[in-house]
Amino acid sequence: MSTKYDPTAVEKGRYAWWQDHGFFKPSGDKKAHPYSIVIPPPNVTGKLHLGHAWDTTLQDMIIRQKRMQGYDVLWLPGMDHAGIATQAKVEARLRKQGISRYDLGREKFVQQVWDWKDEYADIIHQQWAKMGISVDYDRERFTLDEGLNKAVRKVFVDLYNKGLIYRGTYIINWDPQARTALSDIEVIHKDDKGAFYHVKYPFTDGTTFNGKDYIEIATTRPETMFGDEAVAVNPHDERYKELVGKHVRVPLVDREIEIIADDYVTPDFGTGMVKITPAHDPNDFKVGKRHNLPELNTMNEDASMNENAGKYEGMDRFEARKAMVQDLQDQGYMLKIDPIVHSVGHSERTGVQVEARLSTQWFVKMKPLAEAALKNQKTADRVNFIPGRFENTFTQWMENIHDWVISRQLWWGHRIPAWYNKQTGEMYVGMEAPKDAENWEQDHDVLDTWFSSALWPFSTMGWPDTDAPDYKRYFPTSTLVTGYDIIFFWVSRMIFQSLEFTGKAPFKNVLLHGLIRDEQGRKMSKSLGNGIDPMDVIAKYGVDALRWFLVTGSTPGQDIRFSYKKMDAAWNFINKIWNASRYVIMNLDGMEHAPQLPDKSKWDLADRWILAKLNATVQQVNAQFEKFEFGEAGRALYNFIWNDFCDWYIEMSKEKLTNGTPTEKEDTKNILAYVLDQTLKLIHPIMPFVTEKLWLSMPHDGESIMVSDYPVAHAELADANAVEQMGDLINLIKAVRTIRNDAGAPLSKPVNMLIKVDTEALGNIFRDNQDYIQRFCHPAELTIGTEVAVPKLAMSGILAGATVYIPMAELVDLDEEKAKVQDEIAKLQKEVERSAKKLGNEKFVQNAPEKVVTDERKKAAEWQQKLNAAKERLASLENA
RNA sequence: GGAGGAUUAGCUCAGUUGGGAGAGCAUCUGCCUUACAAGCAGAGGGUCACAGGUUCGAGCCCUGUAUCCUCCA
Repeated sequence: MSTKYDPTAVEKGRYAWWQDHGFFKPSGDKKAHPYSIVIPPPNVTGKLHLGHAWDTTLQDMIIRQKRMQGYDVLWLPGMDHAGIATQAKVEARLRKQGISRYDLGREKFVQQVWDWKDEYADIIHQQWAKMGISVDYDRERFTLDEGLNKAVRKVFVDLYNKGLIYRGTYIINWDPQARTALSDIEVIHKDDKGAFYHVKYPFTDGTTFNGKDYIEIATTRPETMFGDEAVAVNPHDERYKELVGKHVRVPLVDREIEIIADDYVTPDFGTGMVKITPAHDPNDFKVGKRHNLPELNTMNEDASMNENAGKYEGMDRFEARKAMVQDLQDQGYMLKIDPIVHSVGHSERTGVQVEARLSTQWFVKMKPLAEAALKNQKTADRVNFIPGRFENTFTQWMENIHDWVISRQLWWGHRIPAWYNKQTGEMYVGMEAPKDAENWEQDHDVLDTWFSSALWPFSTMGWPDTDAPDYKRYFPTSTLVTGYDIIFFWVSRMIFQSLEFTGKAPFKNVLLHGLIRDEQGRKMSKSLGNGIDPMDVIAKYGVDALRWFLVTGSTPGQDIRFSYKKMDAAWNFINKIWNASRYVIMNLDGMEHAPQLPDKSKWDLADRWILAKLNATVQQVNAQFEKFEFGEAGRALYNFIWNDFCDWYIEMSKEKLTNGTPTEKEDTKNILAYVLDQTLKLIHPIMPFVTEKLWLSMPHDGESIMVSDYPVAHAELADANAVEQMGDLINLIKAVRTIRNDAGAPLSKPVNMLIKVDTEALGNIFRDNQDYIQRFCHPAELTIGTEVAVPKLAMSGILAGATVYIPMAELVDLDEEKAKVQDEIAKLQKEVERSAKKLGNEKFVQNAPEKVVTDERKKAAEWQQKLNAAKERLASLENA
């Protein structure tokens, strides 16, 4: 074995080996409980990033542990066609060649997208393999699969028939680059610099107001003036009451419009008068409906001005704004321009400014579905959000839900199952085209990607065939793991669709994690160029180190900062495990079978202690995994492996392996191997590769650690006495080390050691463990007793129930030693007082739990005893 | 405007039913001790953002304030 952990060598070939052995497949054991997870399908738009690595690592950990615990585990992989995102990528690639999708036509373009999908699915598969995720590839799904398409059509048709899907003409968010509708949550609001343009709208009937023959309208979007159909004021606004019903002329447009009264207007915002442009603003649209205003669209699909915009026709919206502002100024209509910063919607995908556009689209009527989802949270079938606070996010969104625009004017996606009669225009919605297909034309639009993703937990299991074996066995799924950023997009929608169509919540738990940020805490993004490719990290540190970092780097729901320093620390830990294992394995010559614990009667203090510590760790790790507190589980493992096993037990084992009897040697080897075996199994879900390699390198039963039994706690291993006594021994050794360090006396320098104990019981513990004291402290002479002749010139360490002296006449600076003891007395004095005060408080003794009080009494006694010893020590120094 | 998160050692972060403040990295000192020098041993370092409150007892619970971040409108 190499002296350093080499991830490349460790990982080589292992994934394929696991796969070939079929370990990723469900056991199918009917006696076992099923445990299932569906992967959040990554988009086929590109490679996986660190966020995916995090997401899949969490799932893999859960899955690997459950598999080892004997559950019949299914982890179902798959990918998402990601309609608008993938189409945008392919269009961008074509654009470089000077080709537009319209040049190719729908069929050829879609073929290009499929090619793209194949290319990136390959890359994603390779990345999954690198990450070591134990998914069942035989069940892999794609959101555009035939089976999933059937589910999509079924859901669409059923919702339509129930009146929960409708088609209508409304204002929607429009992406003028992708030329498609967007749902509300696909619009990102960002603060942008803009301006309030104050424009004169002259009266046409000779009215004057405040001595002026015009009113002042402030707008941020002068280019929409061609669609102005009214000016509105608040009906309760006393200032403008007399103006209602008057007419003004829209400058540059020469259309006469009426001043109307509507509650929508906020009197104290701006001038308290707003222009109403029903076809270009959602609020204005509603006002327009109330007042029967025309809806005049003045833009094309690409946000250039259309034929209703007069001489500005053909100009881009922003060009038109510029030109119109200039003309308004030239013609004296512009009163002033106030620069402002305001919130402007941008397309989540293309980044361009979104237009409010009047168009005919398909919608899901959300209210009833949302209500059912909210209601379900009050039943036993509720979804358990982890951390719980995210349920509020879900609830609030569901309570304020708007109807969901599901049609997209794209070519890549599930085509809407609606047909229009070429002659009559009649509409038909159904699973299949009408029989006389030649007379019908299918809707050109496709569905929002999330419409199909929302069905993922059951559509992948064979639904709508409710007799499908996987659906019956593994649905509802156990846990969903995803980022908190897609609670709206995905989690919520899965919940309401699943409730509507299967009658059950799609998963019992949803574990939400945060985002990965860079070292400075910034989001990783292409534009900043601060993204980190997980494959680079894996190449350098190994995937186990990356997984360790991801697991222990943050708490549930919190973001995490990536840094190479943290990766160094992760690597170091694995290197520690590697070397500890190397030590154990090197000493196991001749051992052929999986380690067996020797008879309890043969355990010495160190053995009892390490087994008790191991047992506590097993208990802790199991409990924390159950609560999805993987960071805490990791810390428990880290402390046990490094601070207990490596720092103490391995070092102590050297004593018996060199100086012990043959039986002692054999027993020690078995305990070392047992502890290592259990530890590797415990940590396997987090670091699958290195644990597999090490486990196979030691005596073992079974083919692979990943299908071995996960450790369970054994009550008979707990041993409070051993923990306490070993604590005494450790404190003694540490005190001596401190003295030796302070005195500049390395282990190679022989010194005498005297231990004055308060009780013979403690003295016997030290006597029983003299070999260890010898090994760790190297005393030339060791004296232990309740009465020891305290040397005059010595350094001392005060322990609970004992004081250790090291006589070093030539090294002791009497004044320094006195000062040290005085410091200690001061410290102890404070503790004694604190404790006494607490115990002197009747209310504390009455109200605090009994254990807290007895513990405090114990501590008080210990502090007092230490204080006495320190005072005694000082007195003897004064007399020296 | 509404909701949520963060604020703990120089830095990055833990701290799970309230019961004497922790880790990693960094710093200082000493060690190549035969698993590991990317290691070992030892040490220093914090008014737990601030102000109130509840409690015998608050990093933790309640109220308010400040700063930063995210989401929604």
